[in-house]
Amino acid sequence: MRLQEYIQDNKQFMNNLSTDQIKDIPLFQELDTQSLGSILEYAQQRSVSRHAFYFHEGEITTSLYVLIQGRVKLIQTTPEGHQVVLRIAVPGQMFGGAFGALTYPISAQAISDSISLSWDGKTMAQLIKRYPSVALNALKHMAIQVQEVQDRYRELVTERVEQRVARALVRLVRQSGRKTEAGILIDIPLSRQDLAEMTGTTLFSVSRILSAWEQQGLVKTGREKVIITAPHTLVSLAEDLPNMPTVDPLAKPVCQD
Amino acid sequence: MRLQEYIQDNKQFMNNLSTDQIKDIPLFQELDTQSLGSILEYAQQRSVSRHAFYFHEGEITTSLYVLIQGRVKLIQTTPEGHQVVLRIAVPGQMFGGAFGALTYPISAQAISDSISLSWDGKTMAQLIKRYPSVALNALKHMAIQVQEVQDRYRELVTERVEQRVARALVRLVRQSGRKTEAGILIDIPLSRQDLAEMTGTTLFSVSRILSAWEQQGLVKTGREKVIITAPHTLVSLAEDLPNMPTVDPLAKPVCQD
DNA sequence: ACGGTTCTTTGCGCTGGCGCAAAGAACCCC
DNA sequence: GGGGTTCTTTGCGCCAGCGCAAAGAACCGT
Repeated sequence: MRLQEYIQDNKQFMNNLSTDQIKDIPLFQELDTQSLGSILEYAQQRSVSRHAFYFHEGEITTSLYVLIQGRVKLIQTTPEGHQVVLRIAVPGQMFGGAFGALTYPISAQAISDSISLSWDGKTMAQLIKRYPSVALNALKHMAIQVQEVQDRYRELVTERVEQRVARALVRLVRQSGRKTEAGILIDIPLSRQDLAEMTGTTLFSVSRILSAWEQQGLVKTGREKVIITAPHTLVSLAEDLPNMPTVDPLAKPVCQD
Repeated sequence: MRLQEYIQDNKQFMNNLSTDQIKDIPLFQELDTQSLGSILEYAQQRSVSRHAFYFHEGEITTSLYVLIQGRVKLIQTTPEGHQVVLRIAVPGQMFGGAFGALTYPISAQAISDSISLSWDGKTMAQLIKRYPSVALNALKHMAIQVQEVQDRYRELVTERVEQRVARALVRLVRQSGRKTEAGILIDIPLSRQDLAEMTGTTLFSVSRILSAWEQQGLVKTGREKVIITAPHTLVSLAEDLPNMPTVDPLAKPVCQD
């Protein structure tokens, strides 16, 4: 199979990449193996280790990245130093080079040691012209991005802090959850501060909420670690469902906590 | 000129459209007149009058729209009925048919009588394949969308209500401001409720803030009407500058259409 | 083991802005 | 012009969540 050959032929370059990792990238769906191989020839590989940055907000845009391994935190920082986490990219997702933007509107920081492929803007524009599927895939990705940010915007306006933290945890479980005997572990280093920046609140509020949940037996927490022991209940907190599904749903006052 | 001919030939169909309106649409930049004409042949025209909807959140996605005339409010509604305004589209912008999404993630309501062109998803996908410039333009547009909603997300987290209202007004001035002798009028019907939904607060808070500003002589307000009399000061409120600078660095384009 | 660093918890005080109610003002349509 | 509707203002009470401080806990390098 040609793709595999390509990757093997470029071992010194694509050393950590597997065929499957490449083939499953959403941006490259609907492409035949040959086209994919051709696109990969233009790719640069870049490894960024934990805490280091791919780029900073305001720097001149150079590249579009596709994350292959690890986790990358996409953040904005206010002049006063307040940080806001916009999303956490997982393997397969693209980030960076917002098409046409002169400077990066956000910063990208590796949460864990990471590997990405990248293409500079000009190259990517040509690839898009040559392979229209790439354009459609990119558009689909962007549409999902817009929708997700919009959803989080709405949550910020309409939901309480506790609910937003629950939602953030549920998302993280879906993205980076790993089953352990103690419960579902969120498999990235995750401080209270991080959770606060993801939910638009403060470290203190998150700490209080997690403490309360721990007392209720919903989670087990540690330093930069969260294990969800009652995912079901957490989801109903996130969705603001009537708390206990065991009792009769009759005459249940909605807003009470 | 061919485009003009086309529009004239299709008068019954493109009755309200001028050549310039079409040529300036960002989605169709970099296209030669012939291609543009060809794309327009596939377009449907749709008029939606004030308060009516193009589509509702959750409906099956059918079309991608490009607004030609009027203003369209893009909103989300929570199960409890709380509304959130995500953005207000102005002529030239696209909305709707998020590429690949099965259902509309938002609702689109005309603020004033409006006209749009539309293409169904399949047609648009084909056009994108045939005219790669369209893909790049669409990507650029989506990138801007992501960035703008991210910015507003950050504002929501880091800024006070007053500052956010100031920002919203500044944006509206840029988008829909019209010079009058009383000051810069925001040329769309704009209730306190609308402003609240645009800034993630309540009608009451907006009312109080506008009242205070009116006393300070920054604005003049009326029923669903805001006139900015001291744009300079409003900008410094929006940017949270210590005090109003003495120079006039604004010089922002006040568009009228 | 030790000292320093980073992360977390918890108590306490406080306030920005929400929620509601009720009245007032502008508008619309018979 | 009158009656209804919609939009706006304003007073008052109140509390979710912030801010800070200070102490505790986990981790790290040497």
